[in-house]
Amino acid sequence: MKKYISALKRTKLFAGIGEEEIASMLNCLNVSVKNYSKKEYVFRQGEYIRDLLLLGEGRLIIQKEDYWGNLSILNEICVGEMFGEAYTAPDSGAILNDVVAAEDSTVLFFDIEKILSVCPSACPYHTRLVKSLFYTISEKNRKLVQKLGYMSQRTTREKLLSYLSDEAKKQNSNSLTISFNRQQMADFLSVDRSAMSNELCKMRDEGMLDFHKNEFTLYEE
Amino acid sequence: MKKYISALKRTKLFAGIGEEEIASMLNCLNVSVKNYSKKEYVFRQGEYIRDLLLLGEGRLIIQKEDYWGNLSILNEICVGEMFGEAYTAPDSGAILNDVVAAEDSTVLFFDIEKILSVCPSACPYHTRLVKSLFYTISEKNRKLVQKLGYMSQRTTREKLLSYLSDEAKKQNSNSLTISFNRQQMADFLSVDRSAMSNELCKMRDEGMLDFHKNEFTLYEE
DNA sequence: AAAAGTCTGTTGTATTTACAACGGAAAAGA
DNA sequence: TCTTTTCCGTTGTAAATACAACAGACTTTT
Repeated sequence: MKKYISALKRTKLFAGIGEEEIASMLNCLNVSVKNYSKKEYVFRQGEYIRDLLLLGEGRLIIQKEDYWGNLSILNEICVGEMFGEAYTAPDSGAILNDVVAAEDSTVLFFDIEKILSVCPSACPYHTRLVKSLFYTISEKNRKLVQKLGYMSQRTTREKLLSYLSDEAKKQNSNSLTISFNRQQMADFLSVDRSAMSNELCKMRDEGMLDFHKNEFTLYEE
Repeated sequence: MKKYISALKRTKLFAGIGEEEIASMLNCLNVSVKNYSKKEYVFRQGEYIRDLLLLGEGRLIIQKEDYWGNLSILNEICVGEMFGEAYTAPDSGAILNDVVAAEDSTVLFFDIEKILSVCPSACPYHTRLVKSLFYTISEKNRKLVQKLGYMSQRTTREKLLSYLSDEAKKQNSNSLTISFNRQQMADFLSVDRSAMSNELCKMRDEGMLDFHKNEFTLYEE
C-alpha cells in the first residue's frame, strides 16, 4: 500500500495533502488493491461498480463493443487518474463499457460511502478530499459539456467555429493558441483531418480568421 | 424563503429530507435568493460563478453566442434543477454561456464551500446532502459520456447503432423501447430526422433490426 | 548535410447528409 | 364520424463529408 502513496500524492484527488496524512486517511477509507495482468479485464460491460477507482500503476483502456461486435476505444486511463466515479451512484445501473489493462496494472478501490461520509475520527483532510472529489468531477463535467457543444454542430465549419470561439473566450483575446496538432484537433472534433484542413483554409480565404501553425486569429464580421 | 422549501423537497439534491430539516439546513448553508424578470440575464458569458444554483421558480435558458454572434440554445433549466455546479471549482474559469430567464424566475444561491465543508453544528443530513450532490453530478456526467459516444460516430447509421445498442444493453434485451419520438431522437443524436428515418428503414430492409413505433428489436449478424 | 519522418494543405471522387416537400397513417379533438 | 393535427416514411437534389493519394514544408535523426 505504501508504495502507492507517492503516486496518490500526485493525483488531483489527493493534491496538496502530505504523505503522512494520506497514509492515515487510507486507514479510514477502506481501500483495497488489486493487480491485473496485461489484457486482463478490470470490468466487463454489464457489471456494477460501487467503488471509486484510482489507477496506481500501469495503463487501462476503456473500450466499447456494440451489439454487432464493433469495437471502439473511448478513453485511456493513466497512472493517478480516477475512473468509475460516474457509476458509484446507487441507481446508476450497469456499466456499458469494458475496462481492460493495456499493461500490468494496479487498481485502488475506494469505498465511495467512506469518502462521502463524515469520518468519525474526523480526519482534518477529509473535507479537503471531498472538495477535491467534487471539483475533479466538476471539471470532467465542464469539459464534456463543452465538447458536446462542438460536436452537436452539424458541419465541420460550425464545429471549428464553436471550438475556436470558445478557446478565444478562454484566452480572452481574438488570438488563441491550441495544443492539438491538426490530426488531434480533427479527432477531438470527430471530423476528417483533410476535410477540416480544407475548411480552415476556406475560412481563411473568406477573411474570417487566420492561422500559422497552432496559432489562430479570429476576425469579426 | 419558506415558500421554496416544498420546491426544494422535490429536488434531487434534497430528496428524502423532510421540510423541517431542510429549513434548519438552509440556516447553515448561507442561501441567498434573487429574482429575475423574463428576458433578464442571470449570467453572462465571461462572468464567474462560485455558487451552486437551484431554480426555485420559473424557467431558464442556457444559450451560447459564438464569436460571430450566432446564437444556439444548449439547455433548459426547470424548477428544482441544479445548475452552475460545474463552475464552482476554484480554477474553473469564466462561464462560456449566457443564462437567461425564459419566465420570471427565482434563483437560490448556495455557497458551495458551506455544502462541502463539515458543518460545525453537525447537521445530521449534511452527509446526505453531500452524497446527493455527488450522485447528481455523477449522473449528469454519465449521461454526457454516453451521448458523446453516440455523437462521435461519423455516420447517422453508426450513431443509431451505438445508441440503440446501449439502450438494448440497459434494458437487458434485444428489444427496447425508447421515450423519444423520431424528431426528438434525431435532435438528441444531432442528425437530420428524415435522413435518420431513411437510415432506419435501410437497416430494417437489411435485416439488422425491426421497429414498430418506439419499440425496436435488434438482430444479430 | 543528407535522409527519414512528420505535419499540413490540396485535389478528385464516391459516399453520405441536409433540406424541402409530399402523402399516408395514426392520433387527437370537435 | 369528420376534421385537424401530428408523426413518420419517402424521394430528389444540392451540399458537405470521408477517403485516398500526393507534394511541399518543416523536424528530427543519423
